[in-house]
Amino acid sequence: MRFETSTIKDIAKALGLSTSTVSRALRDRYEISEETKKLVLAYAEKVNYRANPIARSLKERRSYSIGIIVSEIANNFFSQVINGIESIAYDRGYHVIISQTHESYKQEKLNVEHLASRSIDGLLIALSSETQDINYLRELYAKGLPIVFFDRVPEDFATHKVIANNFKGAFDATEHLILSGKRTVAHLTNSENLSITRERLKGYKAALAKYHIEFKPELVKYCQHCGMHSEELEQAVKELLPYKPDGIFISSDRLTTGCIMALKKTNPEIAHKIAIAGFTNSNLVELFSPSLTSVKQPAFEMGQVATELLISMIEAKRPVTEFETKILDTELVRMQKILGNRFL
Amino acid sequence: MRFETSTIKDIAKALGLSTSTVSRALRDRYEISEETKKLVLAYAEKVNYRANPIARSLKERRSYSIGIIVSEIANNFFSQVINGIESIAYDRGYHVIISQTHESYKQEKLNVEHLASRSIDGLLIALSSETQDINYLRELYAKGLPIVFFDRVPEDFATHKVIANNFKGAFDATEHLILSGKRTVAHLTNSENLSITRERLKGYKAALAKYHIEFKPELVKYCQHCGMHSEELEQAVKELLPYKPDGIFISSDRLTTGCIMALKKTNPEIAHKIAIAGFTNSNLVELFSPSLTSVKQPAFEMGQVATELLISMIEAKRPVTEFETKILDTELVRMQKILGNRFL
DNA sequence: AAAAACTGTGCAAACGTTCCCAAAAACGTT
DNA sequence: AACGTTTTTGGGAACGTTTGCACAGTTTTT
Repeated sequence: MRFETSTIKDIAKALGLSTSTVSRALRDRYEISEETKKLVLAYAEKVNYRANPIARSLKERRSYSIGIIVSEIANNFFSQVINGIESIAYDRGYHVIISQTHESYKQEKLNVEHLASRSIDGLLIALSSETQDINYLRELYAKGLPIVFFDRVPEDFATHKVIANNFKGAFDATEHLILSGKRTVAHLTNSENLSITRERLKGYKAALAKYHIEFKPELVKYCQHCGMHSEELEQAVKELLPYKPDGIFISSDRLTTGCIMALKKTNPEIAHKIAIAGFTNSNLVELFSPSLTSVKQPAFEMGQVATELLISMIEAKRPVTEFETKILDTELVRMQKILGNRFL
Repeated sequence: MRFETSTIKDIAKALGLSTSTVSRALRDRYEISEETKKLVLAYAEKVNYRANPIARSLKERRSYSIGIIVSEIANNFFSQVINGIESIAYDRGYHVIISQTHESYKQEKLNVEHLASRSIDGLLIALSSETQDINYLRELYAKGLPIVFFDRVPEDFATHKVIANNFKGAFDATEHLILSGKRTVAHLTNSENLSITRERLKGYKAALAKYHIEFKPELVKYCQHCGMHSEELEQAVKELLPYKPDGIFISSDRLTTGCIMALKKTNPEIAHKIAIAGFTNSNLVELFSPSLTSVKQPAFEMGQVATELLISMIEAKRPVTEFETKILDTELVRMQKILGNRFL
């Protein structure tokens, strides 16, 4: 059961021209008479000709497709990034292939290699929380695959990167908690492997320092699985409670929602007494109970910027050697501004 | 800047064989001596040979890719369906290309045609709420493109379909509201174009009938944009309130969350007095305030089943003429079971 | 009026596969 | 040793494009 369309050959035959002439007319390049061009275009329109992208790809040795690696599409931050990526990619004639790691290094490597073997023209990637060894990416990069990192980026990889201002976002959230009177502000965060974890920790520390609050390591809990394993998260929350935090700054989308759930499940009586400020791009945050202050990342824009950088690398005539790290500002959405808190 | 790999030709040259022999050894088909095969495989392994999928696609006239059309990936129901699709597709050697309609017919048509021109081997689609004319799909189908519908399906299109038991889900949710003492149960739903809207309305009516409650058309409100336009949704909620509903059965994920938001925004004083039961696959439902009873669809499984059906069509030797409509059961997750309601 | 330059077109190769067909090699039978 | 049969291999076309090169026809230059 196959699906047939007309080809350049069919058009050439029907019009008594050569395939090269037809190709030229269609691509609108090289010298060709206005007349023939019109003739060809009219006929192509009539038979609803669609160039076969596979043949084109084979000839041009590129696929006009971009690979995307994220941990989870069922995560608002990443789905917004993907929307940003698509908005640029489709305009520029690329389509995207999305792969999920579910925070597994093994899965990430498998997916990247699968995409590379599918001859993608470039890769946009946010590393999984497990990832420590990125040599497989270096190899692909060395072979000529353009790569742009976003959100979770490695430190020592010379290519374009796009991140949020994690330091400032963390600082703002922590400061907000302090300014609303909290003195024991804990920090719940992701795997130490991740760049975002380190940067956000710095922001947290800086805010404490500004208000002369001592930094206590025992108030910082890491979740290796980024909230994918609820037991791990519950354990972390449980370990935090004996220190009686009155505020928690949480470092990621999934941890933020997961932590509120864990609190409600294990310690409902204190859940609404602890103020929470966390990174999250969930658009449902207004419905949450207990409510929280959220740090929103410019996810859509991050996707756009990363895609523009990637396409510039793909289409560069000569190897790119100057790389940028773009840092986008986060936005603090304060609890007070969120509707519905009167219910608490 | 291009990215090079070894080809069958390189292997043939290096080993002093012909490309046909190498191809045969690699594909493990046709007669070939054990010895040569081993030799070729060992060498291929050594140089890390990866068949060029584009060349293969051109030759075999298929791309090993499946197109997916959904309204929004930032919707838990759809992202779970996509996970189900991927779980099967990757196992069977296909990759997937995801497109979003954002509930626009124009966008849907554009995306489908773009995918078709990218030579996908088959299409999995949940129609947009605006879609009324599916002739463009009929044309593609007639040309030989296998199509399987899921969730939002057309009535008069002879192909495989996979849906949830919308009637029963709606019945259960409405019955639940009635059994918890509600007597004025309104119904907030999607565009009338959608199959799911009609089926869920029937379930709602059946539950009312069972308990001898009169059906009142004014208690049913349709949202053409499925909650994508918050003004429309707010307007619908506003129009419902004068009838003093004590319960609302809501027909979709986005409407459910949107309605709670609208209630909290416009009528906070009554928001928590109205019981809500709605279709939603959000995993954050436990955090919501006011809380709600939810009808969960087996989204992951729906994706799996749809993909299996699609691949069976793609790989069928002869045109398929017997079609199935698979109906999967929903699950009612009652408010009482949800943690955290003690906060209300 | 011849030479030079330009314009429009066609031929054919190439991209990396798969697979039909034929040729060659290996083996068995008389 | 000659033949037939089977197994293994190679040649080459095809998938649908793009594009360098050559060539014919036209226009411009000298």
